[in-house]
Amino acid sequence: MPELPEVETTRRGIEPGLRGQRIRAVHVHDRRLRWPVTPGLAAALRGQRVRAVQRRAKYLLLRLERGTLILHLGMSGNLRVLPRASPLLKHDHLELQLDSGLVLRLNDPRRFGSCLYTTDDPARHPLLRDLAPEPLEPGFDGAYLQRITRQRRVAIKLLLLNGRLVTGVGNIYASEALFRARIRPRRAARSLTAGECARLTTAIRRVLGAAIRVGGTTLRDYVGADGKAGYFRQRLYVYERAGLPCRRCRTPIRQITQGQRSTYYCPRCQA
DNA sequence: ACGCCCTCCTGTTGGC
DNA sequence: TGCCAACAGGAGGGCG
Repeated sequence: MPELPEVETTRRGIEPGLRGQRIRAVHVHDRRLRWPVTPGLAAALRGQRVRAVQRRAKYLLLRLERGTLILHLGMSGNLRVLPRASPLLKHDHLELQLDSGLVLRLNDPRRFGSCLYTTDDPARHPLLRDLAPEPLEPGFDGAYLQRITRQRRVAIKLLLLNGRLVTGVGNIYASEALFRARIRPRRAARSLTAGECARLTTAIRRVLGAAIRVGGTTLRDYVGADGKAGYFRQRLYVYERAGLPCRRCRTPIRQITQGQRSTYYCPRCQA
């Protein structure tokens, strides 16, 4: 579900309720996430204050006094800050109870999400250590994309989903960025010109930024920390628009499969 | 190293 | 209405 804009929206939504708060208790209702939640988690977190809520790629980092809680929402996860008395929903797998009387709840039907605790530098954690640069930070530009694509025969759309090369972009924004950059998703990565690399990095930055500004994209079940849907969906040019007229040229949008996942593009706008 | 395929899991949708 | 297959915002891991 959540790509960078949805994770960032979640971060902004939970931060006010978390920062500075002390964790009074941790309740784990179901340990079976992507990696089993360790039995010692509750004891490790109890009593610690939340110093900051950060994001790295699609991971959320709760910086505590003595360590970091690393959260990932997988395909179907969301985090909400609620009054403690709010009824527990199906698939609410864990919650942090705060001194304020509010709780942070993780709901994740598919359980592809994760919740890990480390007392080391989280940037050196095995799951974070090899991630590509942040796409909204200065290092992510045409020169970077050109450098990582030179020897790669993989389709550019699939390369955008490889978190060691590009982070934050998932299945929706990969198609959307390629449309905005006017590049066919099946093009071999190494065939992109310098100009196309520049266009594509710009398109990625713009589409992610625009999505963040409106709270992300809600297709089915994504909600931000306040329970509200994101409304970038109405600004999508191609994703889930197979057969519908291109919003730019009216040519029907095509849907293809790459790496067992759907890709959408306009056969006329994207050369 | 790279590229491809499979997997984890539940819920929804569409065809028959 | 029921049944069943296909598919869904991710990404680690294993294979050749």
